Amino acid sequence: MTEKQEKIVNAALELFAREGYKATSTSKIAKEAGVSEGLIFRHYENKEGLLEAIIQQGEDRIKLLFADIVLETDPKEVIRKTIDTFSKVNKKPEEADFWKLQYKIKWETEVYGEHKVEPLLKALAKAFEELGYAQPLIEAQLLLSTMDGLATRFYLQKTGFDIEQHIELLKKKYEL
Amino acid sequence: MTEKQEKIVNAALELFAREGYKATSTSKIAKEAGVSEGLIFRHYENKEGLLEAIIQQGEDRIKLLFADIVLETDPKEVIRKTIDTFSKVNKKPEEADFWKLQYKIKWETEVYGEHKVEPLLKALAKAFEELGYAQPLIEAQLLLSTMDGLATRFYLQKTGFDIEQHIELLKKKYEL
DNA sequence: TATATTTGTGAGTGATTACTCACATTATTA
DNA sequence: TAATAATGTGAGTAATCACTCACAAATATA
Repeated sequence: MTEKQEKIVNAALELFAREGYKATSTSKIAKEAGVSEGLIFRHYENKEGLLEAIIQQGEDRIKLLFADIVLETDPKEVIRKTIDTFSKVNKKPEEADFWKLQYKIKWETEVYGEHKVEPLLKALAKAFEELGYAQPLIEAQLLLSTMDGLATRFYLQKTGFDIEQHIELLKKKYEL
Repeated sequence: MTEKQEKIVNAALELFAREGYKATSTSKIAKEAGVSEGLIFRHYENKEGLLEAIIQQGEDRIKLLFADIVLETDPKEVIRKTIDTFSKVNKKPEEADFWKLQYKIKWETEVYGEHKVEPLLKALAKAFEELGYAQPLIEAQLLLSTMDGLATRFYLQKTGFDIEQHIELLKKKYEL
């Protein structure tokens, strides 16, 4: 990736996250990145190609984030690390754009991208099973859904939504 | 509302829910509704005005849906009815567009619309308090977030996501 | 029935869109 | 150093955008 290519990706990420994919024009991206509009199409086939590159980056990042969780053997640690990773990630304001975009894209493209969390889901289900939960897979899906829902509120509710208390309550429920 | 005005609103609702607000042109709406494009702007000041009218409709509908829950006195019934109402609503395929749009708009406009669920939240918090839960408000928010998250998966996950099992599990957790 | 008001049409508007292309500059290789 | 390739520019393009407006039809009111 050249220097200007990175500027394009960063500008696009920020604008897509803030205004949405469709609402962000390639000319706006070029201006924000400080490059000519044509350069975008030299590096990416079209606007959608740029989005896909950003999505791919996101996928790699998510995989990396979950890498050590899926290797964890202690079931309670799997659940605790899942919740903590989620909590930690949302507290980094410099990464807010990135994560907001992940959620925003889901609704704009109508692709949930289940495969991205598949390994984590499997690890969680196994953990719940070992802990004797009756329906480990449903239990795992419910936990991921809850975190999805918390993130929705966190990113969209203007008035400071303190996620910390919810995290603590969640942990209590799983006896962590 | 004239007959053609209703056709406009219905077409817009369907297209906004399917393609998104920004991605839906007024000409597409007019064609889908079988009216002239100019008529849209006779009835609504602009495209955004049409969206707001649809959102307002949604708000009325949500209020109606929760009306009897907030009047309920038995705390367990409040929680049970909240979960059941949510479950029932998502099972009606003819209303899928409507609810999908509610979620989609949240992310496209970045307005969570907390005031819409405020009465329900208050009722839930009161119910949890009466049942002796330590943090009734957080508990109520967590339940609503979980349902938000389940809806996200339900509407975006192509491969039949069976929400019923999650609903049952949720009920068990609240001893309903 | 005569008049006024509302509802509806569709061609036309300037602005913006994603994308192209001929050309210029910089970096790499022989 | 000379040639080749990669990177970058910005004016230009057809298509589409939200929106306007002069006018016609239908409806309500007197």
